[in-house]
Amino acid sequence: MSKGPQRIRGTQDIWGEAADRFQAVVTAFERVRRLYGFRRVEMPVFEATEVFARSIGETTDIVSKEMYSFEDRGGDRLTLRPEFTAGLCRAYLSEGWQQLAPLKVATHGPVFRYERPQKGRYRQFHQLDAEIIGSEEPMADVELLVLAHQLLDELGITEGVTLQLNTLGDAATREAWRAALVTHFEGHRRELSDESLVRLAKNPMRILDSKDPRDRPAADSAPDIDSFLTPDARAFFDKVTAGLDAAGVPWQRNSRLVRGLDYYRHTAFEFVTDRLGAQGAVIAGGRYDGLVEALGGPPTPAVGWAAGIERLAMLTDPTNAQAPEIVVVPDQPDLEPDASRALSMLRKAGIRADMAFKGNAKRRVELARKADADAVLFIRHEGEDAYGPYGRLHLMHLRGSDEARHELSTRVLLPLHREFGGIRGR
RNA sequence: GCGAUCGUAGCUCAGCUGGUUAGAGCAUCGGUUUGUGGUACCGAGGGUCGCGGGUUCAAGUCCCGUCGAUCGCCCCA
Repeated sequence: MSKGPQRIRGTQDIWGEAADRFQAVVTAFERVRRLYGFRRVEMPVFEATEVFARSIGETTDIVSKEMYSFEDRGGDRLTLRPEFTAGLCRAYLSEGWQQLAPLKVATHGPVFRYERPQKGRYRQFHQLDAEIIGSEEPMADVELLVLAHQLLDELGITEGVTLQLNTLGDAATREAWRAALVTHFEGHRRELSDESLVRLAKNPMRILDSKDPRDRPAADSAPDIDSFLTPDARAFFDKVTAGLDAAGVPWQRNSRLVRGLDYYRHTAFEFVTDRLGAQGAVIAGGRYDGLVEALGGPPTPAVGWAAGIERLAMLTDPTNAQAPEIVVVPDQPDLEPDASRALSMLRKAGIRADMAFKGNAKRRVELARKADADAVLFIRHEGEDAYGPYGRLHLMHLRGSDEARHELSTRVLLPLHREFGGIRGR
């Protein structure tokens, strides 16, 4: 073990292929959000603690234990963003974005949560985020879900990922359902786990998605929200599902899918996989009509989702590493400047080319093979051998079909032949 | 906050029931050999066996603590 500074718990140094996958996720997201007309926004990494505390609820464990909060030199209480939504709502209010409603925005970047790391869960991780603020229409929910589905499709990971959908109803629905759940679980007190007894007092809906097998009978027999839905809430959910069907997005009703916080209304959804250990959700979101109000703004309907970039990246196939097409090797040390010149010309011509910083020709060829290059371009002095005189370039192909080799030779020769003459390869 | 498992060279790991100077592969560096050339050969550097106690004639190996990692629980914005 080397001493010296170590990586902070829950942070990651993303490198090489994993970094390529990460970037592929971001690139796909940027492409798709443009297709759907979501404006790009860049948000601060920290906000006044109040922004998150008020939106999430002052008393919850989240605020008291799971945020990176600190006091700056001026004595202000600040918090590293644990999500994008609250900050976006703050900007919606403080920057006059209300005039832009309905506002479709997308962003991505690091977020911070002070939690125990486990598979697919870090203290600094990265999210994609898409929100529609200021629309109460179910079509807004549909648009976000279709966007999410197209993103997964473009990443090639719709296989094994299912959209689970539920409704939490409007305020009246939610109230009635919650009361019915409390009554139900009170009647099954002695079957519940200790943890669920705590949930019963603090957050009874959470018993529904408990993983503890002891809770399942009571949770599975609990009343569904459906019989409590007001006509409006029912109509809203029907429009969402009809919109998904029309767009060809497959979904599954999960009547046990709930949200921890009170500001959620109507639509709740998660795109879920079983390939990421205990952390199954890759995209999660819903309608949060109560949030802007909690921040002190006017009642404002809004819906959105966030996705973990690392988790999505873990599901994608390895991207082909961009191995160099050409590795340039000077045959003799005095040819180094010529090799540098050729290298630069190849790169300007758009060819992925590389060259070792040092080493003899043999060593460099070994490195070229390890780098999985398509071909090695030797730079040498003019000379003559048993086959006759030869020029300054020699291209040695390491892979590829005859056609591919020929095509590469042509592309390499084009930018070089004026200065270096022709290629004689074998 | 809780639990399980793990912690030996830069990386991946061997080290049997505790027994002499702690090993391999890869990587790094040096050299040999070879026809413009792949995986060949020789050699070198690099480890207070996470850290701290304890048991023992003797601990990488057993016990306790501590720190860290992984996975899970809680929580999940």
